[in-house]
Amino acid sequence: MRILVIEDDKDVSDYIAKGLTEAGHVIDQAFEGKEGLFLATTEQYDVLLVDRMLPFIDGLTIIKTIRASEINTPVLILSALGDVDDRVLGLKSGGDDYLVKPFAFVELQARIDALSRRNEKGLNEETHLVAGDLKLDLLARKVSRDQQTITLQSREFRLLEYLMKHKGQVVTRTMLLENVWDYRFDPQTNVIDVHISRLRNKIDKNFQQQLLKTIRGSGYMIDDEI
Amino acid sequence: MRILVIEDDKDVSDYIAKGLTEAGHVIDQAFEGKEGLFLATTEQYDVLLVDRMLPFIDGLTIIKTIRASEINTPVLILSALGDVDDRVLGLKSGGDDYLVKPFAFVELQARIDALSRRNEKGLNEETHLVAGDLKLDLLARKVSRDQQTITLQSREFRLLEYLMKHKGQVVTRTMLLENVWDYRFDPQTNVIDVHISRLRNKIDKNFQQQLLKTIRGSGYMIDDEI
DNA sequence: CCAAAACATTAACTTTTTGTAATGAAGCTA
DNA sequence: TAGCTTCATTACAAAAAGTTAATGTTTTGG
Repeated sequence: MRILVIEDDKDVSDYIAKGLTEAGHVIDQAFEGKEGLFLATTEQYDVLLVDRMLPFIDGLTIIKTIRASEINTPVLILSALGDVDDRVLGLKSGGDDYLVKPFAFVELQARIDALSRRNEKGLNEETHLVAGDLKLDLLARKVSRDQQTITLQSREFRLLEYLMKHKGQVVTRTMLLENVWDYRFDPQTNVIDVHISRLRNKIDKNFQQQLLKTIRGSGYMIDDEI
Repeated sequence: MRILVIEDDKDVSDYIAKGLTEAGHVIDQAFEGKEGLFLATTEQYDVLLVDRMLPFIDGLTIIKTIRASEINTPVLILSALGDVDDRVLGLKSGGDDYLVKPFAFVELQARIDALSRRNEKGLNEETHLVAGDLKLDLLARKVSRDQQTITLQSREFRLLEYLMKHKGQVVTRTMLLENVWDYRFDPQTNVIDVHISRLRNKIDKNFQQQLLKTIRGSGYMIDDEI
């Protein structure tokens, strides 16, 4: 994880940097506000640790500024000012958490983990579906398997999306008719069979592992377990 | 904002509920673990407030359980146990923040805001585009204006998506040809004009404010500023 | 105020996508 | 293993979407 520490007290900063580096993170240090703001806006970090009182630009101003530039990296404020009002002000300025100095290193680490945990989820989980080496990007509407791009028609995409969202579960024909075709009745045709066949041609043909399985008598299933 | 308070001390719970209701939130209360877990998993909340010590199921177990069911609602732990180790344990169990009782109400409110702020971004920002009352859901591929659903063809959708991503900026014909049509040359036709026309019919006709503007001599622009 | 340029609209045409139906293969059961 | 059922594939037809071209409208500068 990439972390930026903006803290003017070199001892404190080094202490934090040392501990976090040992925990496997990559640390950048800024010892005054201007440099911190520059790094925060030009580089890409997973978490920012910001001291409140800094030379030139103070911590809260940095936070407000980066938030105004639509950078939503989680910020953990470090401060000797531990009053309720100070904490509230810090959070209101756009900070995500507030830790009062002196602090225990384990708590710092736990809070960093909590912040980054939150950030990582959300994004990928919502927009990407994966089964084996088959990947589906819901935002870009792109499908790939083992690096290769696959182009699907929109109905094929919806079909695969539904199957992937129910990975490991049997999906019945009725479920497909309702959710992919918006039919509330049985059209008495083999639309599904045809589209499954076309989908197989695109995603499973030419590959070792067959991800789209037929569950005879029930329906179909996307399954990446063996 | 919908908030669930899981807290066995009725006085504390009511105090929180009262304050948050006054702040404009909708509050559900659970006075013991089982009920809390049930509500947290069956209902949809923006933030969960969880007391650590609860009858039947303790707070940390609730958090672990809902996290295991892939519910990523931010959790703020409330607890009388304020040691570093307690706080670290709370955060490691899947909590997002930890507030020690007794606390100041303003701080509770600030922390709730910080948590929900984080959650709303990330998700919405990536998947929703908005201009005035026109909304575009990139994940569901749905468009609506002023409650009404609008159905767009895929090229129309891509066109609008591109325009919305550049809201407030002029988008030239060349940009559109490159990014919506994947043409690297000028097709010498009026494809764009035709699609702009169709798009206007769907998103601007029947509405007061015209969002899709012509910038004569340059291109087009989606703009919601008057 | 007229004409040229830029943009808008409409209708016909082409291509792509989706759905149907017929036929063939594979499982299951008696 | 015969016969039934379920699923797979193919070729074709229908529908939808996208594109072109022709015509109409607005804007702007002389």
